[in-house]
Amino acid sequence: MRGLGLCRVLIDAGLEAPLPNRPPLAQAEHSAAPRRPIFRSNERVTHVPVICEGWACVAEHLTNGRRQILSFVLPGDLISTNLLFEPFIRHEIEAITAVRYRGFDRVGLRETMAANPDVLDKLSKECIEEKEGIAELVIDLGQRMADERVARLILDIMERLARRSAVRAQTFAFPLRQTQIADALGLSPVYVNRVLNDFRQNGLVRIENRSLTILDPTELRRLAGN
Amino acid sequence: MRGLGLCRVLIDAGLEAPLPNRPPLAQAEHSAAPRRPIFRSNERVTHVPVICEGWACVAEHLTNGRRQILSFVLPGDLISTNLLFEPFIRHEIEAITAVRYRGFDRVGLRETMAANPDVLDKLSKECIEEKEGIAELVIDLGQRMADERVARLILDIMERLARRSAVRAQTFAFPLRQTQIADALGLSPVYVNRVLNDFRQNGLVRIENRSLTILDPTELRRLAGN
DNA sequence: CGGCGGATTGAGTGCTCTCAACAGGAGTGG
DNA sequence: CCACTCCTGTTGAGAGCACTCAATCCGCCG
Repeated sequence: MRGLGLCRVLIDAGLEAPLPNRPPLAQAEHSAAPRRPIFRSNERVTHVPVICEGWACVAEHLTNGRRQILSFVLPGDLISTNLLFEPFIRHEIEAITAVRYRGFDRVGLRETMAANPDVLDKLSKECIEEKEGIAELVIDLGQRMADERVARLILDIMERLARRSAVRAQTFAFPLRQTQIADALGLSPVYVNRVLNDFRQNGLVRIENRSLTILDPTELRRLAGN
Repeated sequence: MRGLGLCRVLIDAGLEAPLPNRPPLAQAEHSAAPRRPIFRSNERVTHVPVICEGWACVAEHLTNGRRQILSFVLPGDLISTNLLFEPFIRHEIEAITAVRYRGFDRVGLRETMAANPDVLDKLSKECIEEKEGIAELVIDLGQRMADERVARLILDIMERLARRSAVRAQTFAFPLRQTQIADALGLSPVYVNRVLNDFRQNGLVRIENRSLTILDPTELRRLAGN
């Protein structure tokens, strides 16, 4: 996952290898079990975690027992770009699959950003992209039907995985539970099931063994509104 | 509006007055008529606009004719903190009331940020708060009923205006059309009307003459889930 | 006075929800 | 190796929140 995101930025800046005069930027690798929280709301952290392997999500739990998943975090992603600029986690981070991650020292990163406008630029861009992702979700939840939301989620995941060269023959890893899809899209698990069922019966996708194949990309994209 | 947001940051940094060796940071004042777009999607801008007076909103128009309002911009707010880091507008900016605004030179701001870590800090925090606002909206749209959403919008606006000392005796300016509330909350205008009607009949709020009075803050906050 | 944007109200519909029951697979302990 | 549990997915039935369509009303403005 070194070709993506933070790692790529640091490599480009020639700052990845620890220099003699500074502590190493990257922490040792940590890991978390599936379905377990990695960080809790309001937890303080000194390092900026980057996913090496596995999927996670950012989620908020409400007092009424409901929860909203704000985003899915894929290998190579910063867990939250906020952490580049502030030392605490706003929303709970939860592992979806088994996750391996590595923390980068925030103070070191800040110095790097200050000394290297290019790095600041790329990282603030990353932060903005994260914001755009959430804004897209607002549009989905506010203005689109259930089947459109599901189609868009599938295509979004595919595109992100494709950038990682993790899509082959329209097939890619898809470890999400229907409940997680529901919590991300503001739907009930039961209805997500029905939508996916329709997709399968109409030959749009095949889901097997935690991986998803897109059988009819044209129709799926049409549903998603391009 | 100088006590808030970008202006406050610049004043604190002692950078507000134009220095002899640099062009003035702030542009002359511009204005826009109510209901008119101020900036269009993808428009390039060299300056970072800040609202001096009036309300605006950030909105996205869909191909199916629907639209989603992503946030309301109040006096003293940056129109979009993205513009501190990139030179184009992602979503349409639309005036709600008559708006006066002023642009700050982005290049100058960037130099200020580079030279002054404090300023970078405050502005990136502003960017994060904007992101959090959108995330809150995701939670509203994904997990809350119509009446809760409306209650939360009202309280959110009140709180933001209170920070500007623009609330007196639980009363504040409220120029939003019901259609705009609907587009912000993912509801239909008709249903927003019904919710507001319930609020009025239950003695929660009074709306008159483009201003809103909260009559029963306790109940409204209970509805909003604190 | 006519026109327009916005608010209001009624009627009927439907997308999505909740409740509930059941099936299958994976892991666990006896 | 089996019984048990837990989690997830599946399916049916019924209910309800919010929508669309439509008509009317009101204030404002040219």
